[in-house]
Amino acid sequence: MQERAKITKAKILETAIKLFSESGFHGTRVDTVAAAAEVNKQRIYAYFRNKAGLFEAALEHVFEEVSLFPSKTLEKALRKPENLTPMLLADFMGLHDKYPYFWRMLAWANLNKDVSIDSLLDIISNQDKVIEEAFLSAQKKGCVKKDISFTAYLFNLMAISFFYHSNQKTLSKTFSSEIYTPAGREQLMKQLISLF
Amino acid sequence: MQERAKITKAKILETAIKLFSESGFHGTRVDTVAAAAEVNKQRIYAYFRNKAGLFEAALEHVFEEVSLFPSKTLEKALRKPENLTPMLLADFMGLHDKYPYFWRMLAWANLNKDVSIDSLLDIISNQDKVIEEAFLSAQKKGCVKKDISFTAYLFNLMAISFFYHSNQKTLSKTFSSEIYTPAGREQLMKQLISLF
Amino acid sequence: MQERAKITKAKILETAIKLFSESGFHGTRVDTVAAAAEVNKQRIYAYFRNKAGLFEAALEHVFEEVSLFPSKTLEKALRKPENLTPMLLADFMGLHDKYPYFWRMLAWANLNKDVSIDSLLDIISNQDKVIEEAFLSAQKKGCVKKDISFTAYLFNLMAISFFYHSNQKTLSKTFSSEIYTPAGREQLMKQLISLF
Amino acid sequence: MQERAKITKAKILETAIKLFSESGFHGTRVDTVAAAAEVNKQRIYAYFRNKAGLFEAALEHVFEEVSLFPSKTLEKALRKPENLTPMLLADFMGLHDKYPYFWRMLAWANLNKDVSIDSLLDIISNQDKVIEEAFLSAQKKGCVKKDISFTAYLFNLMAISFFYHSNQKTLSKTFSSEIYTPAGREQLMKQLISLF
DNA sequence: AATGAATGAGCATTCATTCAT
DNA sequence: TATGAATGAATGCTCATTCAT
Repeated sequence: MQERAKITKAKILETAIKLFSESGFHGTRVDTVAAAAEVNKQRIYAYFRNKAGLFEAALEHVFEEVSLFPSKTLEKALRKPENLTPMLLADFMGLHDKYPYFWRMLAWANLNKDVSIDSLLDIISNQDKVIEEAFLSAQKKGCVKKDISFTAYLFNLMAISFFYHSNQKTLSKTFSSEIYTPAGREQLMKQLISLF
Repeated sequence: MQERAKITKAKILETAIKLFSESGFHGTRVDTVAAAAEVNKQRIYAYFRNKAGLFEAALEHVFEEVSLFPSKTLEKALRKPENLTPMLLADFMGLHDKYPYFWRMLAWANLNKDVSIDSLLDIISNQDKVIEEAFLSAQKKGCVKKDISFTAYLFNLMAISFFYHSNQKTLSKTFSSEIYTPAGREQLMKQLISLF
Repeated sequence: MQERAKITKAKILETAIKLFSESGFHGTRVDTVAAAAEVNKQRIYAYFRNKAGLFEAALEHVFEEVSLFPSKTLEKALRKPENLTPMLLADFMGLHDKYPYFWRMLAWANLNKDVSIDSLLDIISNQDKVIEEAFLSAQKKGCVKKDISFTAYLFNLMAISFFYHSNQKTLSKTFSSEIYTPAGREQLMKQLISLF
Repeated sequence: MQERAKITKAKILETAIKLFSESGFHGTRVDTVAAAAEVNKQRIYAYFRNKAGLFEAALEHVFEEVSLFPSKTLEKALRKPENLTPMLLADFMGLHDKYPYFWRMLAWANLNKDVSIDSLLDIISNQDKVIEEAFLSAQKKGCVKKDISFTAYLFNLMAISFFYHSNQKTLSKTFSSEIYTPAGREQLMKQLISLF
């Protein structure tokens, strides 16, 4: 593939991620992607076969980017194990703050029955092992409750950050709008951290 | 409104909930709803104004039904406060099990920027007060950690059950498929309950 | 037909004339007529058979009303024959001013190939004879040019008033907007009258 | 725009003029235009945005064509000023005979409140100045009545030819069918010419 | 006589995708 | 590689008309 083609492809992908994450598969038009990427529509079909292919590529790309999310957190946590939970939670929350494409694409993918996620299999799992080590070390040192497994631990942290972001619209109206103020959010997090 | 009309409207609404929750707003066709409900398409527009109106009505209906979700849990919890957390979590999890329309509609509504949720404002909030009483009582009796607020408590329980269900597709592949076996699920819940 | 029915029918007809003259046959909806007349749609079909029947009835009614347009003009003209032309032209212009339904329905009917106007045959023609008498009398007295027939005379007066009203939108933009000011209009009419 | 596209666009426009002038805006279907032009429906939207845009383009095109209507009349009239009126009237009448789209589109545009005619502003007006010169010259030479302005003069000629054509359907039935025979028409015109 | 409910064909418009250059 | 032109199957929505009470 030529250099020019790579640039075109990258532009398409970037735009697709933005638009798909905003409006989902059915809410996004191929024409819109082409126009927003300032690319001829036909290029999309040349590089990604069809709309579904483009979505899949966008999904994969987002997962890959998240995998690379720099968690220096862990290094620090190994030195200060008592800070593992707050650091990890802050990390997850921050990921969703800075990279909202992720949870949105995740949510769309989970909802859409036509979307296959087979290609995502290996992307995430690797990273978890590093976190697990840190967790076990911290637990051994008494910085995390003893009777909880790593799975449950991570599950809850992920649940908190995902739920917080993905349900903002309804939660802020039906549950409590306070938790979406900076102060309210901090307090909520503190209390949740104290559980572990 | 005549009896016949009521039946027609109800048929439409029921079908709309099913289809919208499955495929979302943009993934669902008005024709499909009409056909599945065995109703003339025009009736949808007569009763719900347009597709958006139908979606909103479906969303509202789902929220109302969930509001009515029978939680005898609470009565029992008042007598056995040490069981509040497991009972409540089981309740939430069970709600999502039995009534998957709810979290799906919730998720679609949160993702779709065009969907207005103003009509949901009052529906949910009432019920929370009853739960709060039970929570405070249990906390006083030492059955729940002291340094956690009701908001954080409820938030976490809701996050757990929502995340568990809404991310099944991706979680089971990238995280841990065990937690979706009956045994794995029970163990996960036990450990999470132990946090509070 | 009962009294109530007559009222209903009259309400429908009145509304139909208003709406058809505004928007034409294809631009007017049966539902709109029913709603504006505050009448059940089915009544329209009961009294006028269908949309085409309603239009025809509206057309006829308008023609009948115009036929009845009070032209005391003529009586006066018989006494002051030198005023026949200004009076007649003022009459025609005034008719269109006060009763715009007429020229609009006339225009729609002329444009629409589906509209039959057979029923209008006898409505208008009678009145012309009275005017003709006045014309001949005035011509004999030298108040109107000798070398013009009644047909041409009347044709021109009708053409002037119809064209003035029916092409206001385009004329005022492409030809001269002055002629639609009160002063401009008066001057135009004076000059045209002087032709005869 | 490619050659192919130009042809397609021209085919659409031509067909649109024919159909819109026949049946008006609301009486013409986009599908019908596409079918009659033997063109894919989508092309209409690609080139004219929507139905209203197509109508506007058709209107504009008709006005432009009429603007170009060859009036060698004027050259002749400058040499034989006594013939200005008959030549001009014959010109106008002939225009409507040969190009009936014009008065029909004009009539539809005037009736339909939704149709914008802003784009017509400059098209027509230029030509009038040439006619005005000829008129003034003829008037100076005593070939046209002295006490009539150019505006009134032109207005009346236009009114005659427009009214004659646009109300044929009703006039021939309610007024006088004779004037639509060749002989009757000629006589009518002669008499009207004699007015000026 | 009057009305709310229902219908099916139709309507303007858009979509994902392919063709031709 | 890149692009404008073209397509046919939808897609949300409306219409004139009829049914049932």
